[in-house]
Amino acid sequence: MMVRKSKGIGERHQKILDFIASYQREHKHPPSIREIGEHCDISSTSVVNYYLDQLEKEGLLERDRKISRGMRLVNNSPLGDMLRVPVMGVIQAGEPIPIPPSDFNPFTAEDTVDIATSLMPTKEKGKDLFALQVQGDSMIDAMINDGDIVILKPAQEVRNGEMVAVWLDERNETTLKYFYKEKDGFRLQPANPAYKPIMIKKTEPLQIKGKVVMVIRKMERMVA
Amino acid sequence: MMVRKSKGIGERHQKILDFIASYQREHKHPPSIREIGEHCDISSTSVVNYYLDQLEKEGLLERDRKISRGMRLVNNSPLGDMLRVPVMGVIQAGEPIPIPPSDFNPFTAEDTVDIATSLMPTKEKGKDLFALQVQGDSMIDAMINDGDIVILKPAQEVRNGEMVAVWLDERNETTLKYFYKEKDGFRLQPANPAYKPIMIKKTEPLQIKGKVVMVIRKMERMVA
DNA sequence: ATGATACTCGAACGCTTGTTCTGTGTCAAG
DNA sequence: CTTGACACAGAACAAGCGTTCGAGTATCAT
Repeated sequence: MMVRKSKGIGERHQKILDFIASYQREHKHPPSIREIGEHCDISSTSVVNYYLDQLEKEGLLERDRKISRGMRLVNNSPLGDMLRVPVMGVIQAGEPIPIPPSDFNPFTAEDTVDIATSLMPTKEKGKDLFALQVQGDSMIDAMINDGDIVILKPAQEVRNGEMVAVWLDERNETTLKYFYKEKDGFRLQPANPAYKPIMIKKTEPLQIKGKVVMVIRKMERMVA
Repeated sequence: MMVRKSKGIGERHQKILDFIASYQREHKHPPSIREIGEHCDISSTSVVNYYLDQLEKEGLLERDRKISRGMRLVNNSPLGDMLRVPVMGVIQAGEPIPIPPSDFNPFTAEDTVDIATSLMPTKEKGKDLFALQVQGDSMIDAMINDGDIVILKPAQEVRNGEMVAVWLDERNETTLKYFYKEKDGFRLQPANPAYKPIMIKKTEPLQIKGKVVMVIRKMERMVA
């Protein structure tokens, strides 16, 4: 007989994990203990429970005891753990950024992007995130291309070095720049060193619309 | 009493849909009929079942009868429809690209990224996608920064204008360039017009490792 | 040999949960 | 007013499902 002697994960553990993932993907809900047993050639529910307990101790699984099908994979992100971020519109030099209404429901929005929470940087899992599609090449000095999707977080506090979407009154446009606080105001630094920074005096109004937490670029289209 | 007279979706239907989505996001499994009733102020399980039936007829919900918590939203993409792409390593000038072994299991990989299928460009839903983390600034002329994650598709055929990962024998390095077929060979065009293209003669060997279908940049880190 | 450990089975128990049936009040059409 | 569709409530039933317990087998160290 095959023996494991409690050293880590065995073949049967893996088979169960794979089945749970597969079942969850197909049915959108976890399997029952008995279903796991059937598909993994385990005749007794207690044995499945036995393995499930071990997987839970290994930290690979979470269980809601007493709840039917109350299990979930916790490995990395068990599929299904993603944020629906509304695409509020386009960001373009000379145009203001549209602001999401308070009653906005991302689930009924026509334009949304789904972002896996595992990809979100510093646990920006707040629901107030929003996305903008970049239009034009005006942000090319910030390594952001035409058509890119930027995920933004409404700015409450901005730290030095973060990329922010700002409304520049003097230029009458919205752009993405790196933000730095200086002694006599603020410095908005393009990512490309070849471009000069924009200095904002303390007296001038500075509207920070949000800070960029992620950039997504799809490469399907042609390039001239 | 509030009456609806069977015209589409009512307030209570919406409340139930929202609760299911919310519950699913939090618990990773659907709620029970009784749980729906409690959180939607419905005292009878039969009434919940009554609404669930209607939602199913509207095509907004699917149900596995007789199965506990056997329901799923079918709206757009009810959370959970994403691809797990293995991160094979880093791409770096002077280093070869690691190739995924055939028995590679993305579910047990230590390093993966989850991409919503709704974000994938031209239905590149093949499971042979892989990801690389860019190291260094060598690809900065392709608008790809240090730390970016590029999603690649193994190249079988490459069309003009697509960005590909190529191994340059003469330079002994791997880079990302736009690909063009010319009369006497191939032209590898940097995204930045300030840089000159690299011409490859037909006689020279050209190893295309894959073409880029997506770029993801997290913005958590500081910038000098 | 002997005990400990790992693993497996089967069955019974009891809570969870979906289903169904009866009944009530409202409202519009006939 | 009667009728019927509609929106509910409550209770009871049956199946689904997690849990627990007793017992059996194989491997290994002592």
